Amino acid sequence: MPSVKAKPAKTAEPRSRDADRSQLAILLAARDEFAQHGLGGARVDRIAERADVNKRLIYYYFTSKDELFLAVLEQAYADIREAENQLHLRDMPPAQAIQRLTQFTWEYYIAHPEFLTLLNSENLHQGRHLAMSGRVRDMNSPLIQTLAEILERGRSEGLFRGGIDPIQLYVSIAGMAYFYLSNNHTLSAIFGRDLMTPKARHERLSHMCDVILGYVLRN
Amino acid sequence: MPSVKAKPAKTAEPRSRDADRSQLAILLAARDEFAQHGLGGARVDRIAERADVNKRLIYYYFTSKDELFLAVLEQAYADIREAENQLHLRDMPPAQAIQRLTQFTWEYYIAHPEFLTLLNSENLHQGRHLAMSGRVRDMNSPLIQTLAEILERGRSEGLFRGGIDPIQLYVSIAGMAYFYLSNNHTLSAIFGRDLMTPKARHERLSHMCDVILGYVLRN
Amino acid sequence: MPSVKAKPAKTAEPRSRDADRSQLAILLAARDEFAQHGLGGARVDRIAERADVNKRLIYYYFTSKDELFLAVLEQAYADIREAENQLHLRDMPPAQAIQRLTQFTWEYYIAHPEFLTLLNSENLHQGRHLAMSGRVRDMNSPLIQTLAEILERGRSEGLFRGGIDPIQLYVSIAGMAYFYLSNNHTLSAIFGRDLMTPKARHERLSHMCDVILGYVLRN
Amino acid sequence: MPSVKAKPAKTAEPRSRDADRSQLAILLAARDEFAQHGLGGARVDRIAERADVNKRLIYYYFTSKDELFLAVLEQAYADIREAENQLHLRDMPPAQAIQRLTQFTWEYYIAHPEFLTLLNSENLHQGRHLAMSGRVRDMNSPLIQTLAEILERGRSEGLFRGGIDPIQLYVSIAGMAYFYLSNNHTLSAIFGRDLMTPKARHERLSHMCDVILGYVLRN
DNA sequence: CATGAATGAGTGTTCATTCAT
DNA sequence: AATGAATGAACACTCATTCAT
Repeated sequence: MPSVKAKPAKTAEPRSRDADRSQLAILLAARDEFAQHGLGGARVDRIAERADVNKRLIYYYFTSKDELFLAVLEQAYADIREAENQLHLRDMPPAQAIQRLTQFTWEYYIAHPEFLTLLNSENLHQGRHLAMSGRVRDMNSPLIQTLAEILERGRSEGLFRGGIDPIQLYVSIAGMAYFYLSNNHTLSAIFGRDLMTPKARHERLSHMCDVILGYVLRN
Repeated sequence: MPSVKAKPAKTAEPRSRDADRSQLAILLAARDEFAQHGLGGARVDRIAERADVNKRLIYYYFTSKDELFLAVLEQAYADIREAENQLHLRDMPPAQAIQRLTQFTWEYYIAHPEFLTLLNSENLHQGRHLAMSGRVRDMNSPLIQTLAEILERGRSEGLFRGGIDPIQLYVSIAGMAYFYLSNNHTLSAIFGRDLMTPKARHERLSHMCDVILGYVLRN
Repeated sequence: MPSVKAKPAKTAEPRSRDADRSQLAILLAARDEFAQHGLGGARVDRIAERADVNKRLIYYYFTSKDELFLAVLEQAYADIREAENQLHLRDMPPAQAIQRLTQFTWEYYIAHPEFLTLLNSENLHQGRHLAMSGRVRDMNSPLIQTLAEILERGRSEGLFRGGIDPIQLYVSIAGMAYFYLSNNHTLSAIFGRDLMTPKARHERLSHMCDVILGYVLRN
Repeated sequence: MPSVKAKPAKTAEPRSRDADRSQLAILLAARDEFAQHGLGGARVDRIAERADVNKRLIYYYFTSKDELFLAVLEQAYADIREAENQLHLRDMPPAQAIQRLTQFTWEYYIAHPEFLTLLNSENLHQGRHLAMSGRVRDMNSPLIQTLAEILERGRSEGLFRGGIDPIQLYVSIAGMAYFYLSNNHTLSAIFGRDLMTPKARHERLSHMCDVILGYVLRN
């Protein structure tokens, strides 16, 4: 069975002469650093340390901190899209599909907290990195198309109410999850209650499903 | 021998009005700067410029950048609480109160975009400023109490479903507004559609009310 | 007897709380550093060291390396103009005035080798600093005007030939001195002869006077 | 089976013509880069780009930036010497030879502005590259010898004044041209007059000839 | 109450150069 | 003969903060 990698599988590779590996290490380290400190608070030095590469190499491959941030952002979008594609919502009954999407969104955000802070950073900077991205169009989530189809199916089956904008619905699902998780610290402080206990998390998901289905379902 | 200082030597004043004026100017300037650039990206120099005061004065009154940030944060919470108190939701029929709250949240966030970014910054820093605040407890929104009463009233009148957690509901309302507005730039880029036109804003509020009332109302 | 300085003559001044002194120290240190290494080769760190001030202070007063260079350049021009003004060429007989100017130019360049390298740097950068200077116009050497008058006087007295452009003449005098001194190293290497011995210097000045007077004088 | 390589497989060639080509490309690119930015401001990366070769190749052939600069410098001297040799001043009447030399110097500097900046750079660095050159001696311009002969011929014919040092004369001719051209930017700024118009250039050459011949010729 | 002067520790970025093939 | 990957030392410039009055 042949290796998938294009690179010849040399025995005993020199530890650090691997362009792909270096690039990936930088990307992952940068993702974590940007997620933890935001774009402004992230330190290129720290990224180099995390990735265990020479700082200069970051510039060799990514030109600047901003371009590195963009690369991280694009990767983050590529990742969530990939995960969405694995859901196969089209193969489910409409109500189940909506519930599955809600659950997925919730769980993906929990598993990938960096996604939330990366988006926050990009929005703080008014989306100027994404605006310069050649790959933004590819990010146009096909999920919206899928969601539209599910809503239409639900409606024609008499289950769902009509006139639901899939984008509005998607933003609502995401928003309910996002706000709770992204603002967890301030909310916990103000309400004086830990929002991240397993129980609290379970209740949140449950609530979200109730709200979304309560809205979508006829009656 | 009279004082050389230009400032009028008022006889009995609670220790200079200039002090208050400078302090307020700094606070407002800081709010804008932090909102625009985040905590990490904000520059003390720029705040001094915006407030038209000597940079040293900022330290004189607020000790450090972090304490200034906290002061801004506390002010932001005080402001929204003040606004919430003006709503008099208790005086309305339950369904109307819920709708009014939804609308208020939406409109307040639009009128005070700085509130969103300030919260984002604080959460990026894991709520550590709020944690040091002596006034957090005061921020425990009485709105939750009010909301609980409204929900109970609606339930006892047979209008609302039972078992609704007011905190969950509040977070959902806020989240649907917050996410749309705070992530406006990335969402607009990805969906290729301007989410901030008057029409789009109107539709969003309408959708939010539908979702929330669809959930709250029995049937 | 009152102090000329505007600043009150405090006894026991704190060693380093003197804005003027710091600024001047920076300017002098920068002049030497730029002269020695050129604009590109000059190091801000080294300037700070030479001036014995904190590096940050350089930016505090001069904003950037380029603006500092401009300040140095402007000072250099101000200095030579000041020296030219002391010559009182107008009070001399024409031939003597020309000779005096030649000698002055020669000696000023020798005493101020930094002037030559500063000009070389500025010209390497195509005069872009001077182009941004608000004070360029003030640098329009009144010497040219004086020279024109001297030439006219000499001509009307029947001593000088007519039709001499004072700018051309000035550039020739300066050029003969400048090239010899500025390119001293390459010339010495190529001709295999030290051009900077007292004797060689004396001969050069003598030659220059011969050439210039040989040209200017009728016959 | 023929070689795939585009390069013709010459049988007996002194080890590849590509090598020479790359070396020359580097040399020319370096000359332009050094001329434009000076030694300190020149970038090895940019030279590689200009020459369209891998940066590493520059080190392969020239060892270091400084040695490359020296190579460029030596080439520049070789070039001007070659051009001087084409003048055949010896075959002309003395006065014409002097005039021809003046004109040649002027025109060569205009056609080769890089020569001026290269020399400036080398002198800024106190001639330390040339000092290390094994070929400096070859640069000892035979022109000086020629010039001496011309001056002697002119003197013995009763045309020229005696006692003229050919080196002094050469430096004066070169200096009058060099200063005008090399310092063109600062001079233009200060005199507020474009020194590089065709008319201005013509006048300069004319003036130079007047000065030099006015000096050299008896009377 | 207010401020101009000053600073140590960093900040993203650059540069000539070397490594390994 | 040629090259993509990698690096240490710098570099211009910045920042929150303190000094001294």
